Amino acid sequence: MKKELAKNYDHQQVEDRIYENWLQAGYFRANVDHSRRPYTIVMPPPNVTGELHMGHALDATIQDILIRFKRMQGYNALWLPGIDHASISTEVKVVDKMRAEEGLSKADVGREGFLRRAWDWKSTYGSRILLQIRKLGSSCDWSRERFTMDEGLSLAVTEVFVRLYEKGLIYRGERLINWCPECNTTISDAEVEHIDNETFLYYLKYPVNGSDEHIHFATTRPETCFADVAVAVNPNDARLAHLIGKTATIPFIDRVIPIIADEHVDMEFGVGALKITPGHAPADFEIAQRHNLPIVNVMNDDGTLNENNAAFSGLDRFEAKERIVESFDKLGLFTKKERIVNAVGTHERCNKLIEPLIKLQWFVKMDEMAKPAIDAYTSGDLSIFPSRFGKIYLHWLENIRDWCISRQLWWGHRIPAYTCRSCNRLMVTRSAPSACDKCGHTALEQDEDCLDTWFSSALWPFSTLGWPDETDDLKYFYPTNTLVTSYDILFFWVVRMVFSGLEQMGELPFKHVIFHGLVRDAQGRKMSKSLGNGVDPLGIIDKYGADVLRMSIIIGTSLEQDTRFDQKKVETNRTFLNKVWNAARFILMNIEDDPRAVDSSELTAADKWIISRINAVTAQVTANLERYEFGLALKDVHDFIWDEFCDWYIEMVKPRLYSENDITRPVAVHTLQTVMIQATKLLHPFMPFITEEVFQSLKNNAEKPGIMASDWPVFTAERRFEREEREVGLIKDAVKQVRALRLSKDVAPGRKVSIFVVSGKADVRDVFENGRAFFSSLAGAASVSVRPDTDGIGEDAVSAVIEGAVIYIPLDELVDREQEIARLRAEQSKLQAEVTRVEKMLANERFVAGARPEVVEAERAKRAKYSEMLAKVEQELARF
RNA sequence: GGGAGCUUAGCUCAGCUGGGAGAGCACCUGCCUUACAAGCAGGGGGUCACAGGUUCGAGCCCUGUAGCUCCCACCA
Repeated sequence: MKKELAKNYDHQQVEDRIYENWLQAGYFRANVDHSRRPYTIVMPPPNVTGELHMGHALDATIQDILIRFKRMQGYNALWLPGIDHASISTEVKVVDKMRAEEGLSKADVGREGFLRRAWDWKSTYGSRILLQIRKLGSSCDWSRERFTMDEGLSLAVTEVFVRLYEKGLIYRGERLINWCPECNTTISDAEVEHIDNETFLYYLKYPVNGSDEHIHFATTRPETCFADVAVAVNPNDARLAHLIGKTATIPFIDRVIPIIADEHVDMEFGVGALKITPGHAPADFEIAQRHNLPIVNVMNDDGTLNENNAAFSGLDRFEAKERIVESFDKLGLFTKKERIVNAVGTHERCNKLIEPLIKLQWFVKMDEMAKPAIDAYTSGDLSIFPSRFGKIYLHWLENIRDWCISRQLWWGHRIPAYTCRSCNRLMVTRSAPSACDKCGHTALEQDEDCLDTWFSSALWPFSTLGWPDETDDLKYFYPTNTLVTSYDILFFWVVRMVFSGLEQMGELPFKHVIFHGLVRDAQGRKMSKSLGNGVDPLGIIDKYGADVLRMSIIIGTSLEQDTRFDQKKVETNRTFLNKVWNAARFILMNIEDDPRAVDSSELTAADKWIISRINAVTAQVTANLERYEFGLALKDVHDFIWDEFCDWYIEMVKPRLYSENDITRPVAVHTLQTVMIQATKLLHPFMPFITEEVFQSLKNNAEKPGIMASDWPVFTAERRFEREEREVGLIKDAVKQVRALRLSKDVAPGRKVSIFVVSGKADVRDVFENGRAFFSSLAGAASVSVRPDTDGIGEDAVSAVIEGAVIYIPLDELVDREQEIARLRAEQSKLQAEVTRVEKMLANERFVAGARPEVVEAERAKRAKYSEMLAKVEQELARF
């Protein structure tokens, strides 16, 4: 029974069915098997609150390409999926929902009530995005799905916290932290986004004690004046040197503060004096430490001024700014204000201004842990693609500061620290202690705070494999091979996984890091909710299929650049699916019910040519995948299938297929089938669904039951046929020349012409004799005469020169002498230019001596070829 | 303030270790040729941002300039 395919490929009735089959067959599962080498990728866990967007689609597609490629190469490939609890994002969403639906706040429901609602949220939305990722065709091992707040992973978090605390790498201390008054929590430096802010620079002054003078200074933050503990000037500043050592008084609160000297002060800026506000500015904090100055806090957590602000207490920070300046002005202590643009810190999540505040928080000490992470990269153990991100990685680590990990949130891993109510002893333990280990008191209080989400994500490559238990999975699959992610979480995640893996496992979490760019809209803008320019991957999948989506974000792109996503590209790319589909359909139509066995000795030149080509393309695709050049690899397969296989090979074999008696028909069908299957395998990592469907219809019994179980094709020297590549290349040249001639002469496409191939070379004549059938068909010839001379070819023939031969087409009335001469002249000058160029190069001794031998040889071959062709063209010219 | 990337056809972008400028889209011409009109055949179109340099030879390497984009940053 002959199989048949529908005329058009319909992804709708293919993709879900195939995915289900794969799941059933267990192709995605990876289990410890010491007879095979593992290849592991852990999926960057999407947020539990997330919806699939183009960034995820690109991320997952690249990972799936790698996993499928490696799986076919015989690796025991594990792609481990999971979800991140996304502490702050989720908490905010749950809070919003609670307020909207129940009219309740966190305070109303309390910690437990809140967490119950958050877990409900998680169970509702938790796996939604992973279900969406399945629609892409992602071949993850779903039996291993993990969540960062799973019991096991939480255990890992506590274990790491305790270990680091015991080693002194986690500490609690009062430091200046970034406070988000909007989200009511501290955030890490990495979460602060600096943006340019247009504001005013205010010129204020404090009276200097024991003199009539004032000390002027410029500030953008008058609202923190009552937190000032000094005014600093540059020690080299002659204008102000006489004030150093004196004191000034802050009005309204009458605090006496010293005027100090510090190199940090920029003499050029403002009036060359800087108010020192260690409680509210990082730079000032450091200066204050250098000079042993006290710290004053004037702000509440909600951004209002606290009781240290005399009459201004209780005002919001923005209102206070204006009011304080007005009051200074009334005292004659305000001179002017001018417009200025300066960088301010905002919270990257809510975009609100962050407030530097002094708070008692938990920190990870970074200097010691950064070193091994730096070494891992500089020693070459860790490779980063594209390489320029390596420099960014290094720079960040070399300038890293301690990581503030405590958050004033409830959704997350609670800090395993307990304080004795009686003696205030602080204990950090794996499980809640029943009594104080110092005074024995049993009234203990656990720290209220949660850990930064990234603290648990940092452990992802090993916590998901069972750590802290020494599981077989962990021993076998760790370290993972490749991490694929977007460059915008280099600092948040990648760096932290590296130092965490090195610290806890003593081994890098992965060997290669691949950063891909952002997916932008057709105009190159970042896709964002506020712009409303996001493209929904699910919509694209629904309309065009996952294969087309995958293709559209991979082809013609490289890791180096952000990529633009244009719907028009999708429309174009779907035609490729149709091409693949129809090629398969064509082959199926020609497969005999009961084909006879064919022998490789039956292969014609055309067959050997296409076999040689797929062989070469196999090597190319493999090499490009291995260097993470996904766009090039896909282009390789795409071009092979469309240009070489469909446009040339299929057309070449048609005469053999259509003639029942052609003894080379079976070998043509066999070649069509095997080459197409091989191309399908090469295409599979990129476009898994259609390739499986095509494979299923084309495969014979020698093939594995599914393409996913198939072996990745390999290049072999035996299937390289250089001579046939040359020969078929020659015929292709002739065909192109004839087609161009026909069109330029307005020969009706249906009209068959007589073609003469004239060559004095017996081997060239042999090539055309052997390829006569397909040459004739491709060129639209009524007859092809291959001969050593021009005898019998009339004056009325147009001609074209190819390497080693001249093609003549007698066209009677269509031949225009003038036109022919013009055409040949153009050809002549083109060839002449080439010959001149090559001869000049070869005449240059330094080129012949200096260039690589194969390059020189290639130029010599060109000289011979073009000279010969030039002579022929001139000979043709002489005819007219 | 420091650093990175980009600038190639009208548009979007490839171009591997330096060796005769490419693709897709768009445009023009001709074709409903029995796998595919979501197709086939043919064609036009580029001082590879600019200026120097290295080299027998530069889109590719070096230096500088300009424009655009991004990252980092304790300029108050």
